[in-house]
Amino acid sequence: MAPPSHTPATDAVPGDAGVSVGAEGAAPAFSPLYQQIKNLILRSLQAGEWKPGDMIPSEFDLAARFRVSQGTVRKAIDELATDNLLVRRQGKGTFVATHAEQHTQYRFLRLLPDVGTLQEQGQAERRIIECRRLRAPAEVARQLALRTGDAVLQVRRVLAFDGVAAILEEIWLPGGPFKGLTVEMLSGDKGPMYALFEAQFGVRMVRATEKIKAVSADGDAAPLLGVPPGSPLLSVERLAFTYNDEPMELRRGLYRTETRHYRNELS
Amino acid sequence: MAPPSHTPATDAVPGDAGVSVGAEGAAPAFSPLYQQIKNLILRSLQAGEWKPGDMIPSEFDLAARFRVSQGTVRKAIDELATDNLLVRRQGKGTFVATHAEQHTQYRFLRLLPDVGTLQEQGQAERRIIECRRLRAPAEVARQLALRTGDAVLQVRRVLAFDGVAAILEEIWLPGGPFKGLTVEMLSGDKGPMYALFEAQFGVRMVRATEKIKAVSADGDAAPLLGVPPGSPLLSVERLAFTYNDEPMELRRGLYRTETRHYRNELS
DNA sequence: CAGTGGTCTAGACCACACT
DNA sequence: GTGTGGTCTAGACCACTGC
Repeated sequence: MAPPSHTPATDAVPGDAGVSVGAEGAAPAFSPLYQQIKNLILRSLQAGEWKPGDMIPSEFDLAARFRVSQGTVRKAIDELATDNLLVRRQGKGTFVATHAEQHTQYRFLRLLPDVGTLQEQGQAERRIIECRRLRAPAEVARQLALRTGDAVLQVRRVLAFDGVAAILEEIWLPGGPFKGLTVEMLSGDKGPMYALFEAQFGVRMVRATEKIKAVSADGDAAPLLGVPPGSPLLSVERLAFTYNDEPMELRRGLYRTETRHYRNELS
Repeated sequence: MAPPSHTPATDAVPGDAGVSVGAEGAAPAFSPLYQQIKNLILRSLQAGEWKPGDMIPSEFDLAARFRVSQGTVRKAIDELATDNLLVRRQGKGTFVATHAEQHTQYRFLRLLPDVGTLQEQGQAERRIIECRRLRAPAEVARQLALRTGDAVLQVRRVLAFDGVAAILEEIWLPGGPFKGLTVEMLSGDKGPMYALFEAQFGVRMVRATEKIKAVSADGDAAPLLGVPPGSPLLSVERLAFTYNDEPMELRRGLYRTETRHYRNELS
């Protein structure tokens, strides 16, 4: 077959138009073929060629389309699967990951009960406290890669388990991608918030970073969480990203941890 | 070459003695060849055939030894490398991971300064408060998979950055594997504690789980950390495991988070 | 049965490090 | 140059799913 110094064919241009292997003058910028394929697939995902839940073409089809071997496509898909962007199902196909059927109810929530086997402590009850459109404060704008004063949405809500408030959250979303989000959509919805984002706004959260601190409940939070002012709370500031590391959500949570804990796996 | 329904040769027995593919009567228990190879390599690591920092045999050598193809060995090593048990270095070889040269000073510590680029806030100063041998309390025994009353070591210490106390830790170690650990070894040592464990006791920590809560500083912790009683602190309970998911260390830490935060990456 | 992902092989060549 | 890991290929066969 073709020698390794090779250019994957894009769909439109079967000849050779894609990124090349070690071509540019200055930087050698060698990038393995499977990486280039991974990027091509990623671009199709971003462009919406395959929507969440869809089956993507088989490895052989993609190999033919990109004019590489099946093994190379396989390695590209392998990485996308470990990044949780694709899901392989033996005998069926490879699918675009989705929050909808991904019944790990809360994608990024790491709060678990100290005792009791499952998160099956009943569904969390959600109470929206506030949902408004405003201009981004400087710090929020910085983290969401906006300019200070750009339109943002702010949602505040309380999550309760078994009738006991456990989490107070303040969520900031960029106004552009989430134009049209209303309090009705949030309160009427029964699934995870990220499933709503995906279905209604085409925004899929891919990864997130969190900064965790211990703080004291202030006069605002204490009554909402039903704890005395000064009680220790876990402050969790989460920045969630969509494809291409674009920040898309800033979430500031206060967690009660008397009977729950934040679980983390290190390796 | 040989057909896929195949048995990897162990070193000692070139014929066929290892785990077989789908042999046992009841459970089909199909396990891919590369998984079996992975387990064989893992066994060699546990047995100490290759010590931390050593180079292991080349992929071709291992392929010959196990009578499989180089690609199969490669896939086994790939997984061990992503588990941080092995480290590949192109052009040089594959090495057993070690804490010694692994200059990420603190293997599992996720506490970072809020401002300031690096963890280069100067070396942490360590002050041992206590180091004693005692009988395991029930809860400690349970987590370390010992029996209540078994011998354990308890170490309490304070970590300070730039002269300011930041972390109060209580460390529990099983008495057996850590027989001979003295306060002199801990205080005289300048490297990470896990490097000491590895060098002196042959105990390598492979992964860990953490349970995080927000708590109030009590009368014991407050003066040691230099904060008023009742101040919010991050409580981090870490259980660290060696090969084979054997628990080997229980660490209960209290972190000050006024100017630092616990960082986590979610995906 | 056909179609999909999953495993395994054998051999080629590239990139990197040491000597 | 030699030896190592890294990439890529082509083809075989296995395991699972659903028609």
